Amino acid sequence: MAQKPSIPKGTRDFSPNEMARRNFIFDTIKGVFQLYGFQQIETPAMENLSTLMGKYGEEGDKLLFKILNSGDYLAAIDTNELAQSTSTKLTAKISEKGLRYDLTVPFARYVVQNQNELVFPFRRYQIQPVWRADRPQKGRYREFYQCDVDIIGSDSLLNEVELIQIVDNVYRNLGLEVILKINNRKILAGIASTIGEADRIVDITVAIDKLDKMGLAKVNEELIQKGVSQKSIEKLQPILNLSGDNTEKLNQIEKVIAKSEIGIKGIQEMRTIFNYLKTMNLDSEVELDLTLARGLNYYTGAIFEVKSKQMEIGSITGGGRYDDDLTGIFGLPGISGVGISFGADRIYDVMLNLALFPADAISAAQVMFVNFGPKEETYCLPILSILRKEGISSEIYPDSDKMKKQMNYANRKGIKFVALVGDAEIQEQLINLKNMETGEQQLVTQAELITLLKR
RNA sequence: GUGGAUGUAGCUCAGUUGGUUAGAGCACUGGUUUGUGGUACCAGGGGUCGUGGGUUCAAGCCCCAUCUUCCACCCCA
Repeated sequence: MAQKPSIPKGTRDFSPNEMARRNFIFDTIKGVFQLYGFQQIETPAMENLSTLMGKYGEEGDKLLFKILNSGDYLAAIDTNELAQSTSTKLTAKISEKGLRYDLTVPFARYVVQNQNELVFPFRRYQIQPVWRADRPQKGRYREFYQCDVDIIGSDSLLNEVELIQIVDNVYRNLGLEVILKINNRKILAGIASTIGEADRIVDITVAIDKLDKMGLAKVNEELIQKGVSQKSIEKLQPILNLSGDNTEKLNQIEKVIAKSEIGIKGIQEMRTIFNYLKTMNLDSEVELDLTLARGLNYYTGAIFEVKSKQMEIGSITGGGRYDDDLTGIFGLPGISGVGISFGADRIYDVMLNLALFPADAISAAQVMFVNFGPKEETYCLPILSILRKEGISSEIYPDSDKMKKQMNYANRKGIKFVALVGDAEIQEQLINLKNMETGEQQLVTQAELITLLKR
């Protein structure tokens, strides 16, 4: 019995046309990464759960796809245990591998494992799918690609600046208008300690992150719910109401958090970054956004987020500075890194929505030879070889079907030219070349065919 | 994980207060046209109505469960 085929929730197939467009994005991003001297690595789709767990916060652990152990994964568990165990306890026993959730944590693991072979500061990029057991919705998939660039083994803020330039460069090449928001975890820590809630930094930042989405009143409401005191919330208000350009905002916040050593350090970092940026001619707007928080636990310094100015879809790129926490967990402390991740699937959605893909981002052959029969086939095949040697993508229809069917095939695939070589053409040593867009036909020699198709 | 919508042909969707053999457009196959596609006309194939129960003389339509997709929340690329 034939069952209706389907694919898992939140996953997608990509058709030839979609792949051509996706590759346009990947190639653009890859080109920029290489231009800035980054080298590519790949890591396995699955990691040990011990590598993954606890790196993304409580929420992240829930969103990890876990892989059942091979063989009889229940053999070692007795029935009593099974009956009493919670599912969390049980998964630890029956699953020791999981699909990667992002590329940064596997990268940190890779760096620690290969520390003696790598040349630091290590600049790597990585373009691979990641998986999250999230509930899919607009712009959110369970399998999606991240394009990561990281520099690890250097504290220099020049690295942050490089990443900002990369963002600017990528989006310029893609033709997208974006706004790059930047903030600093140290400033957020400074704010939290200034208002007397140093240990609630996560709750506070998650709440104020929603400022532009829900408004001030709702943010305050959430803070109260999380148990932040009324007094602290009052102290927070001026911070949420900051205005002006980046320099003005920094000056204002500096006064508020002057007593926090870590906060001041964050402000200095931001000033340094903005000073570097002044000398550069960026297309994208770079905005200091003190409400930007980002959920991932491991960020310690600058944090970035990029949003499309042309479409509402959440962030299309994000990242930040992580200090020794990340590699430290794997046994290599004292190494700082900074990186960002481009969300290829969301970029695709934006570009499709705005019809920004170049017309030639399709993958069909440039010319198709109609198949008139065995004799004509034999005559066409050497011509086909020559075209291919010249780098002209070409194909011959495999069966001598009706013309209508063959023409229809070329038309539907978006093949620009059809070559008709039958008895008459063979006699004259010519090729009848038809332009499928204009309908025009002309008889040409082999040499002419090549020059025509090469342009 | 929470809430809301959805599911009928390969695709997009009609389908009356529950009532015979469930329809359309597009796509597909063949023909008008044996060397000319994208436009036109004619004909044809294709559906156990997401799945499993239930109510009823009778269910695509009503009830319950389950799954899918979509939207919002949480969180995130």
